[in-house]
Amino acid sequence: MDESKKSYHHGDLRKALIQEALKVVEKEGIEAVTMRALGQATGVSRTAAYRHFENKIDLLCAVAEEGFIIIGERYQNIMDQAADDGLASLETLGRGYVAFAMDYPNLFRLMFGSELAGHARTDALRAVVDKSMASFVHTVLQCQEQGTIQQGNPLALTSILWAGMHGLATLLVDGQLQTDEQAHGVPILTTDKVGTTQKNSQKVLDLMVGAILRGLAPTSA
Amino acid sequence: MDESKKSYHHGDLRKALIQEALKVVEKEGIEAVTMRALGQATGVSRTAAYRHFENKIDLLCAVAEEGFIIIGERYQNIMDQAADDGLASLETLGRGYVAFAMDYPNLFRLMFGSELAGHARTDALRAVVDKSMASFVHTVLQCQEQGTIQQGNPLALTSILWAGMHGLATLLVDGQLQTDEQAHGVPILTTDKVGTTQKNSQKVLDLMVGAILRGLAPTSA
DNA sequence: ATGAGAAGTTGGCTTTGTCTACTTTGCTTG
DNA sequence: CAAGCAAAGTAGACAAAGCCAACTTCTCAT
Repeated sequence: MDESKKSYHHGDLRKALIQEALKVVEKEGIEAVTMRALGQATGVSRTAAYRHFENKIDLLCAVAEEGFIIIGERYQNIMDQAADDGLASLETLGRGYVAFAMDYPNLFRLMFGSELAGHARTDALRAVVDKSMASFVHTVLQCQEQGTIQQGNPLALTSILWAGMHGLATLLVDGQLQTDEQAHGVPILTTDKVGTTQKNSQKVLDLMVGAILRGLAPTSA
Repeated sequence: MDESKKSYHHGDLRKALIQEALKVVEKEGIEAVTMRALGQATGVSRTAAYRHFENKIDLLCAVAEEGFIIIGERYQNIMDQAADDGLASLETLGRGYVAFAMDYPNLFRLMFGSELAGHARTDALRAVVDKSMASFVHTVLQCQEQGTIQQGNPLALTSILWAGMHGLATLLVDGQLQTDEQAHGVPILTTDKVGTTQKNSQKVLDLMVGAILRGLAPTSA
């Protein structure tokens, strides 16, 4: 089982292809992923990938899957700590969602963008998606028990929370939330650049988390 | 200026191409748009489009622009009515955003998806985006004056509102909010299919609008 | 009327996904 | 241990699609 065996058969081409694709997605964008280049980068021929994936979509599904696994691990870590305060966990989960998007913008795009939407997803992909969502649902339930979130269908409430975070993440990743200096003289939000920028997006994130959690709080009256 | 002049020169190819592309986007998806087919459908040759658009991205930008014009018109209609109650307007705007996404799912994807993200947007596109956003900002300001929304940077608050609606719209359009019968026995939300489905997504929309507006309400204490 | 430039055409190049038929290799089974 | 079979990999080819270049046809302003 030598690592450097350059024989006819690659050790684990499937995994190698996914890793390479993952790298390309983040560094050069989803569009830059080509079956041929993937083959070349992993030292095999252009069509070798077809022995492991039905087609390109199938391969991209596997890459997206990897993304959900990463998210899932992050969520697991969050759940492992501070298991007593549900609301705090929920806030951390929400922030973690946006943080993931900022850490892996292109991967995030792949996971939720229109490249895969419409196409039939792999069962494996569906599974990891459900698994990562489970943390949210579980924590919402916990909050309901602790009376920090209103009663009602926990899945619906989770959807609200998810949608809010997802919207913010999406707009941030796509650079659609920008400085509106030209419009009102008030810099508000921007993904690109640095410094104050970072602070601004952080501020909007704070606002968002606060608003959503306040919006889902028990109706006091 | 006869309509049926099949001469060498097309009347207004640029507009015809955009309209055709718009049709294809909605009926067959963004991927189905090809320069060649567009030419054929409008009765010109494969490369005629390049006399009016630098490249495919440029053309798609023009299509997206059309989408923002439609949204802008809808917003204008909303603003024209019920101009006195800011909060009601805001709610209607939010619902209108999601409604638009459901009415033109593929166009919505084009407008906000990753096809155009990253690529330089046309100035014209940027302009209509800003214009459509202005309705939101204006209404948020109105609400702040009427004391129905908390004080603070109106652009930031608008971002929150927008992000919430955008997240919901995105997830709905991509069919990512589904019945989770398998997970918890409680059907929650689904885009596909009919009937109860529609009701469910309506219910989540209600929840979302309520939660966001409550979350942005003035801090009573 | 005329010539410049806009609008449109054909041919061709390149990239990329993917099919088909072939080869190589490792593992299993008699 | 030989035989062979299936898995893994390869080369060739084809079609779709973006887009460049060189050419043609019109329209319109001077």
